[in-house]
Amino acid sequence: MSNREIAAYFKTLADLLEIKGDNPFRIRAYRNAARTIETSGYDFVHLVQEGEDLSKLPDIGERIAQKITEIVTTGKLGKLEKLKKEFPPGILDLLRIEGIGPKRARILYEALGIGSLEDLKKAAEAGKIRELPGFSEKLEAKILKGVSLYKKEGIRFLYADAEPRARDLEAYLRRCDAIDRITIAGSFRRRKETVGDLDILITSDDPLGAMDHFTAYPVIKEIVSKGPTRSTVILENNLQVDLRRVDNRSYGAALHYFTGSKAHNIAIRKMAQERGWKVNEYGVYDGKMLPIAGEDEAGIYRLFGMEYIEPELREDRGELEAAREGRLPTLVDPEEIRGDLHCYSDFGLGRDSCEALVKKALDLGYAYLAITDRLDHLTCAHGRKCAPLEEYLETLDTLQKRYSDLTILKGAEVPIDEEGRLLDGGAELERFDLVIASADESLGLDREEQTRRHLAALAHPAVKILAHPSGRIISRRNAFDMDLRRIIEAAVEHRVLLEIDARPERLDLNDAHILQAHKLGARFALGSVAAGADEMERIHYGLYQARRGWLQSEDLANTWKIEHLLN
DNA sequence: GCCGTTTTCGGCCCGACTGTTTTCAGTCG
Repeated sequence: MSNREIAAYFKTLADLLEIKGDNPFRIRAYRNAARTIETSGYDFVHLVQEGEDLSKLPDIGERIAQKITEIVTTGKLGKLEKLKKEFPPGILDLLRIEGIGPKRARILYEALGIGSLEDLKKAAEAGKIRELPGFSEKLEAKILKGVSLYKKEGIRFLYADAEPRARDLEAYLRRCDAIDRITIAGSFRRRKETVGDLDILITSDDPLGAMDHFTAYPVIKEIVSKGPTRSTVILENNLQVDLRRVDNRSYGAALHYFTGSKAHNIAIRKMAQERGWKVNEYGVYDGKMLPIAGEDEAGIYRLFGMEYIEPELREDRGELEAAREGRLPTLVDPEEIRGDLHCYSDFGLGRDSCEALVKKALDLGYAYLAITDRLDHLTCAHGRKCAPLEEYLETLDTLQKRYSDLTILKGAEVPIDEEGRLLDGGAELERFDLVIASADESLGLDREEQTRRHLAALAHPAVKILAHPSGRIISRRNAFDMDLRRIIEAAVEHRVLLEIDARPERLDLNDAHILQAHKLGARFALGSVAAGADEMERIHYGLYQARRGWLQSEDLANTWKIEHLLN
């Protein structure tokens, strides 16, 4: 069971209790706990099995700790089962409709017995909804529209997919005379692996002109709301964009506020509260509501006696304490990358020749490059007719002689079988400078088998990197069901680097796992896993996640000098 | 239901937009 699945119990519990009209603070407590479970990076199944005291974690107390244990050991939560019986199962879908929150969902259910989107559509079409208290003809029409636009759960965009849209819109806004400063804030600025919407901050002396320009952006599908301070639109690809306008004197506060994360902001506001101050998007105010900070972001942190916190760290995962104590990491910088440690040539899955990859590496200013075609593609494994292994190694040797400015590491990615053996196809692994073990198949193994398989592979003396360790593909495939903590510990013991696979749909390990693995003493290796020279540049997506995982250059093998790396 | 550098009780982040119940609740971020 994944952390996300455990967290879902608490989210559902919170939603249902909210419809029921339960104590809002208890509801918030469940949501806070869900966030901790999802973002802390601890493996909660592992914690429960080891009998760890969960209530030490933030926002998890005695009662929620018990509930987590119940979920992990029985797969059920009694309180939730009971609550579910009080409502039709489809009622939670109503909350996903724009304009319907818990209060209106409850009214719809109690007055008209509406318990699904189907019911909702029929009632709206029959004109029954406009009669209800708190509803109107206009809202009824909005709801009907909302049903047809029903968004499936949690549509989020891969960072890499949102990036070009964001840059295009930013360029469009820059062409407007009424707009002065522009920053794309939100999870985009924090470089989160997926972004739910874009939050764009501007300054302007002509707010209406600025908003008019914004809502005239050609690829807008719908204008959700429009005001002098905030406007919201939906683009044709369903990406939501919020534009916020503030005065220059509030820019820092607004930037901080709209960069988030929500949890980070709440933590800051609580700190303000303790001092009798108040924080909002316009500034920090003292007890007399006089502004004491807000023009620039760093000034806000300074006011609280903290170092500046990089956006990637703002998740309330300990960064505020670290900033107060002056022990924030110096995050690894793109300039520090000296090489790529995972890519494919046309000997295997790649499109480009080894030489094309070498030239690209030189273009990128690298000192080394590991070309790591899959060994089963280089040998006769899987009934392939050719065995280009010798040619592969010779090619790399020849290239090395021709390009002396770049150290070429002769690499191989070797699949792990169900028992944890390396499928080396009979090749001698000593002939390679770098062996990457990867578990791509056998997703169906149970937790113990999957864990054992990985532990066996990590114990193999030739293995230096464990590829995409969790195995997840964002919004397509869950992580392996395995005890990741034990695997991390084994990697530390055997001095195996944990990969950060930079493919935008992988980003594996993810930020939370990186953070936890780092605490356990792990070291990491970035790989673009490029199948062509053009894809080598995407290594920066992996670097962003490394930064979100608090990594410094010493933690990331790609920043090491070649002598250190080889050692 | 969580939490505590006064507190084990009594708090719990803050504001914009919408629609209209013409003074604010509901929703949303």
